[in-house]
This record gives sequence, structure tokens and C-alpha cells, in this order.
Amino acid sequence: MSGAEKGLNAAQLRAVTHDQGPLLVVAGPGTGKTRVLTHRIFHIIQDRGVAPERVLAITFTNQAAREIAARVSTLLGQKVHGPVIGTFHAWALSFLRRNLGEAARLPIDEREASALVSRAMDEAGIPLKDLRATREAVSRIKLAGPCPEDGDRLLFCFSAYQGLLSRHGLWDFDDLLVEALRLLREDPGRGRPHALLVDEFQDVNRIQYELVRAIAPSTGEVTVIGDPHQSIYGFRGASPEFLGCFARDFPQATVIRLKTAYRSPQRFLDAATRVIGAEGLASARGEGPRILARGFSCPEEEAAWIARRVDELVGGVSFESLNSGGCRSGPLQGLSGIAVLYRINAMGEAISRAFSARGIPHQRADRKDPFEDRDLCLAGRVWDAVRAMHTGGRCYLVTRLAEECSLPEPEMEKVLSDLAGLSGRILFDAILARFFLSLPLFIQKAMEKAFEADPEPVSFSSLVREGADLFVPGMEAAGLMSMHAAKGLEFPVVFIAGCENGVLPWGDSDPGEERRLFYVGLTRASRILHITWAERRIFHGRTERGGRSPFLRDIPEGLITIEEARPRPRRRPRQKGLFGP
DNA sequence: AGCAGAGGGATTTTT
DNA sequence: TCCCTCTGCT
Repeated sequence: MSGAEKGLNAAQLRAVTHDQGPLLVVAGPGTGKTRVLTHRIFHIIQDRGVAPERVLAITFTNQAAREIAARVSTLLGQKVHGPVIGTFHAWALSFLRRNLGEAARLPIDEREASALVSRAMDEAGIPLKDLRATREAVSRIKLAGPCPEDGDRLLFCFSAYQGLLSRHGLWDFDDLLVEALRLLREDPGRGRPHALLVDEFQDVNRIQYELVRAIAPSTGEVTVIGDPHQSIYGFRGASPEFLGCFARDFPQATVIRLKTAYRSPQRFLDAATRVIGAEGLASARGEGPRILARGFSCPEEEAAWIARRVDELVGGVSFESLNSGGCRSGPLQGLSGIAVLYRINAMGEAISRAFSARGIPHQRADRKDPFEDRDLCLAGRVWDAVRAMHTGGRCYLVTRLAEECSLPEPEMEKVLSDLAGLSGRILFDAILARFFLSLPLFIQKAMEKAFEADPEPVSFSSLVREGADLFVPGMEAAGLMSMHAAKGLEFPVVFIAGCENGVLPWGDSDPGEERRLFYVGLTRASRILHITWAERRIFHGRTERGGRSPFLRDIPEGLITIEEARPRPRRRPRQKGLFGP
């Protein structure tokens, strides 16, 4: 099959078929990054004859891993043993298990880790209200070592936490990376794939970068794909600088830039690149309409306008007339093609209310952690304890469980050993029955889906998280989500709400990263892009009047129409009650 | 142990 | 503003 037959442009084709050592693909928004990645995996296996299981592709979320795996297997046409596609953590865990066997510890999820940190804090005399900050600090110390500002209490807490983990034979998420790296460095030949590909490289942090270096095959077959302008996870240690490090540490690396964008029309692209002060990308979608930015006096009016506008767009009556640019128009794909993006999830509240008031189906992506359900949480603990009957962390889990269920420990042990022969779905159902647990309907459904996709899951929490994707991309509903959550997604119609100074950019956050975040938001839209702000917004009980985001000043006039908020003369008289005297 | 009231903190998020 | 912790009281 030729590149043209696959629908690849010249640069994409070069990236897919590159055969000379390390490759760095710099791929702007909508330039076909995922196509390149999947086709390149296919190329390595099919055309170069590399055994599929010796190809390792790393993504940042399980969701992305599943998507890419699905696309590769479509290309390969049902190969028996596919390439390994997963997150750093998933790969590290299986690597550790493969190499350590019985000595592998039991991985715990974030909830469990926090519980252990709070115990360590207790020992160290740190007030529990600082749990969040301390948990973050502990993670930072583990990944990057202590820094001079770290107090004695914090350091003590850290070692107490490490002690708890080791005493109980447990690993937290960070340990997976740390231990895998240690093992790789002890024995550099071990576990190296024949080809390594890393997606979203702008999101790697230091340890992940080190892992890439350590895993990189001696064949030099390393591909990293990323976009420094979309690096928005600095708060957890990611930095676009690692793209530069890659070029330095792999000096023979070829750099290919994908510059043709197939998603955003030129105007949106130009606006976005101006915000981050980058060089332009060329759109293959024509000039497109201007961005409409509009101010409102308060978030409720802002939300009401967005809802009204969505109604109009889905009704479709006036759609043709609105689409004034060179963009080919046609019916929108309905509500699933519409997204409202914002800086913080709290802002979804007002929007959601306005949509409900108009009867517009919508889904919020900031789903609650399903583990907040007590019964599911307990089921998860039991699951882990049963699975741990074969590994190391058993005593600890039994003790905890016994505590939690107020059962004597021996009795709990008996219950668990009764369940020990079971696995998968059957084990789960048995746990529900034995502990008299009942789950909300949406979790039941999620679990059903999860077991279908993964009948013998490695870890319970990953199973739940995969199953509980309450945000279903194809669903016939408008999407409400943070700009972070929108990364990697695309919608015909995008609203970016709350574009106010202090919100976007947020407080004292790194302005550069805030600009990149806005860039990500702006480049999600393929047809219509609206920006809104509110003159007054109540935050934590305080009325903030940040005014329109300074970022809008960087968008040249020809690309955007800005409509100031109309002051509302009509002051609503205070009304005690509808049926009052 | 359990509750009432004070007080402080309140992004973004994956594994 | 609202929610979670901590404290002190019963």
C-alpha cells in the first residue's frame, strides 16, 4: 500500500517509514499524530518484520492505549500476539512481575497510598489537614529526591511511609516507575524491546524520561511523538524540555515536523499560535469563520447564552448563514459534536444547570471517582486481598479488611480463602454476595462493560477506571469538560467559557503553561469557536472581577469578533416569595 | 464515642 | 460560599 492509499501526506509518510535510528515527530494539533503512530507500528511489524511482541508503545492513559491498540489491530488484521501498548505504569508493573516473580510487591492505588501517608503523617506529627500537600511532597521526594526546603517532619514522614510500604510488601504508583528504572539500570540488557514508541512525549516527567532512555533499544529504534506547545501537565512534573533532551541525548535522531493541520481552520490556528507566540501551522480546512468572543455580566447569563446558542446550532436553522468562512458546511453531527471547555471543573456547574433548564442532553467529564462508592471500594479491597493470597501483601490487607468490616481476623481470613479459587467476573459477583454489597446502577453497568473488555484484569482499580468511562465520546450529548480533559479530542463546535483574568490564566500559575492550555482549547474546534467571559464571578464566596482574559488581546482583529458585556440595566427587585402576602 | 461550632482552604490529573 | 478537619464538650 502506498502512502497516498493510506491517506498519508509526505511528512506523515516519512515519519511512518523512517528507518534510520531515533525519530522525533513534532506534531501540532490535528496534524495526524495518532495516524502516524499507528501506521508506524504497523510498518515496523509488517514491512520490517519485527515480532509484534517486541514492539512497545507507551501512551499516557489507558484509554489512549486501548484506542491505539484497536487501530493497530485493525491494520494488522487480527494478529494473535499484538504489540505491547500501555502506559508507563502498566508496562513497569508487568516488567517487574516478569523479572521479579514472587518478589514483586502488590501495587496499591492512590486511595490506599493516601491512607498510608496519613498514617505516616500521624507518626511524624504533621496535621492531617495537610494530607494533600504532603501526599504530593512524598511523591515528589520519591521521584526526584528531597530538596533543601523539605523540613525534618516531612522527611521523617517520607521514610515512615516508605517503611509502611516495605513492611507490607506494597508499591505505590511511583514505585512502579522507580523500581522498573532501578532494575533496568542494574541489568541494562533486560527487557528491552526491539522498537520503542512514546506518544504525548511533552507530558513525560523526569523519571519517565529516564525510563525511556533506559528502555531505548540498542538498535536505536526509538520514536517519540509530541508537541511542546501542548505541554499542560507541568504541575505534575512534566516538561516540554524533555523533547529538547531527547534531541540532545539521541544526537543521531531525525526530527520530522507535521505542519499540516486537518482539524482547525486557518483562523483558529492563527489565533491559537498567536497566543503562544509560535510559528504558524497550515490548515487544510480553509480559512474558516471568525472566532466570536462575548462578555456577560455573570456566569448565569454566560451559561444561558451558551445553552441558547447550542439550541440554535443543533436546530440547524441558521447554521448555514453563520458559517461565513471558507469552511465546508453541512449539518453538525448533533450534540456529540459540541463541547464547552473551561479552566476549572467547578465552572461546569452553571453550564450544566443552564443546559438542564433548556433540556439539552449533556455529560460532564469530571466524573466522580467511582471508588467514592463505599460498597465498590470495599469490593475492591476484598478483590485485592483475594488476589494477594498468592503474592506478598496479604496480612496487611486482611488486617485492614477485618478492621473495616468489624470481623475478627481469622474469620476474615476464612472468608477470603473461600473466595481464593475464583477470579474475574465470578469472583466479583461472589464478593458482592458474600459481603452483602449493592452497587448503583451506573457502576453495575460500568463493571459489566469492564469485564467484557478485560475478563482477567491485572488490578481491580484499573478495571474500574476503564469501565467507568462515564464520558462516552459518541454519546448524543454535549460535552462539558476542563481544557485538560479535552486534550486529544476534537469537536466541530467548541465554547471556551470563563475566559477571565485570574481564571485563564489561573491565579499565579505559570503563564506560559496557561497559554498552552488556552492553545489546546482553541485547537479543539473544527467548525465553530466561541469564547465567553463573565464580568463578575463568585469564587469561594468572593466576587471576582478579573475582566476579560489578557490572552484575547493577542488574537489579531481579523480573526476574532469581540462583543463586550452589555451592562444590565434591569435590576431584579428582591422578591421574598412567589406566594407571599 | 459522637456531635456542634469554629476555622481554614478551595486548579488542572494520571497511574 | 461550602466543605472538610480539628477541637472541645458531653
